[in-house]
Amino acid sequence: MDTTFQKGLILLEAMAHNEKSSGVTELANQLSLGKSNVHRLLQGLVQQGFARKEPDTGRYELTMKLWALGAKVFQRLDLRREALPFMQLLANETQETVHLSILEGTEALYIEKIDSPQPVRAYTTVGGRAPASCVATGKVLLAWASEDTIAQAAEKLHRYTPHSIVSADELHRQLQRIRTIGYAVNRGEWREQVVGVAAPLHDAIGGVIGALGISGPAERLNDRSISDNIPRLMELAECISARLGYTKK
Amino acid sequence: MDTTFQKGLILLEAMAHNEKSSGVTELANQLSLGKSNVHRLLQGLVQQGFARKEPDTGRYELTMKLWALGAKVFQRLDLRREALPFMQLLANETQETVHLSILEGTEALYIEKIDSPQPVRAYTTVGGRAPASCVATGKVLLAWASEDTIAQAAEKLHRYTPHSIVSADELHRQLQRIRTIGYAVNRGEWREQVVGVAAPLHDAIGGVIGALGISGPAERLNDRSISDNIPRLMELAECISARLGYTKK
DNA sequence: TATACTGTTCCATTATTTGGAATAACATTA
DNA sequence: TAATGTTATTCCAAATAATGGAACAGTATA
Repeated sequence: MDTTFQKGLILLEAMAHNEKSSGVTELANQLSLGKSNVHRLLQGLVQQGFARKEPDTGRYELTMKLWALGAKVFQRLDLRREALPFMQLLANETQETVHLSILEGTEALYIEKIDSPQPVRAYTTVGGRAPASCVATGKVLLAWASEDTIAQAAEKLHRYTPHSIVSADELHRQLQRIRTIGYAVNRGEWREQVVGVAAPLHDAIGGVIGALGISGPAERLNDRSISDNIPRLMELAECISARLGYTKK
Repeated sequence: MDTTFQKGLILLEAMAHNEKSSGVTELANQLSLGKSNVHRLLQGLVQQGFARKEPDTGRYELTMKLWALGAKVFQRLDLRREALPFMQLLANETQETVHLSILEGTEALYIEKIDSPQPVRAYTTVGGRAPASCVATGKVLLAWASEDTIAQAAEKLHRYTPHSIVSADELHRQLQRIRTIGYAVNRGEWREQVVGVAAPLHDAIGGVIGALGISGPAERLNDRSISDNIPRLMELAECISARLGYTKK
């Protein structure tokens, strides 16, 4: 069913992930497709302005069209615009890296961040993803997600580090607790030395549409330091929710 | 030749441009395609994670995947990172909107901007485009582009406003002058009431890879005000070029 | 209840993709 | 300069997948 289109999309994705420009045979091997097949797909991308052929090397690279379209989609989110000033505040006060995430499938998608000024920083990039069950913002998003989504996440648990949640029971227990206390903590469950805390962001209808979090190296963000930061984190998260039209019940 | 793929890409683009979610028939009419055709393409987008079906309305909307992939492509550009602090400076000093553009085809693509704090502002969005021959940053980019690109732009001249360049001769004459004086001016050639000035940004090899510009309403940015701002604009543009490894010959 | 929209499925016809092999265009090396 | 190992690109008959009209289903509207 429309296999050509799907192959093309997979090609597009592969090119976006490859660091530099891509050769035809290179892509063909990478995706286990025929050379002529890849070549024809590339012609399509070029004709539609998504890729261009480097005149010197004969290799292909993506243009900024993909980015421009992505930016269009992105613009529809007021979330980022409203959150940014408060993220700045939080960053200044905590001196740690601040993240803004939304849920996509069972992954937390980082849609904005402000890097810590300190030398040892987090590792994420805007546009990057992490399994929702393994990071603080992700757990918050999951805690208020549909039963269905939670079930999906529970099926994909994996021991990324010794601290990762690997049992569905444990996941459900933690999510329940997060709903009660209103925030989530991650202690090295995704990257061993990275710790984070996050709080939910509500929209006008009350649903959780995003999560605000801070994260940093385990040495700096110990239990004490986490506790110290939680009140302010939650306060600012509530400010953002308020700007999005949320009125606490 | 791979028509399915091309239709799919066109569909993707249409969905990105539509402000909100899109219905099947709506898209079918918009693109003059059959309903079943569009429906099947949408299935492909959904399967690859580029779109999702709204459970309540049955309509389709793009996910953030497009944006995430775009962000990947975008990250490869150091230009934006290096330019940003200088753009901030320029914005503070001039109190006008500051743009950073690159050339894509014969269009200027805005990859960053800082809005003027003044009530009457420019109209552009990051990710947006304008015909290169009609805006200041675009003219700069065109002035140092290949003969080929200039020729392409010369073929697409169009009277967007009474001040737009419409003759190839006039375009060549202006580009020649821009190469001489080192900056470009646009007086209402794209949007009637909007005026701009721009200067080139060079990379380590010396090629022009971007343009830095300021723009604002014609009433504020009169001839006098433009002249006043040019020295500082060029100075900061040179600072950025320097950070990119450019050493003035 | 009837009407007019949606999105979705079906399927024989038709047009397209496919992939291996030949070719062309380069670099790199002898 | 010639030979060699790379690329990207073109070709074409066989195989397959896309097409689009019509029927269906679900939902809001009059």
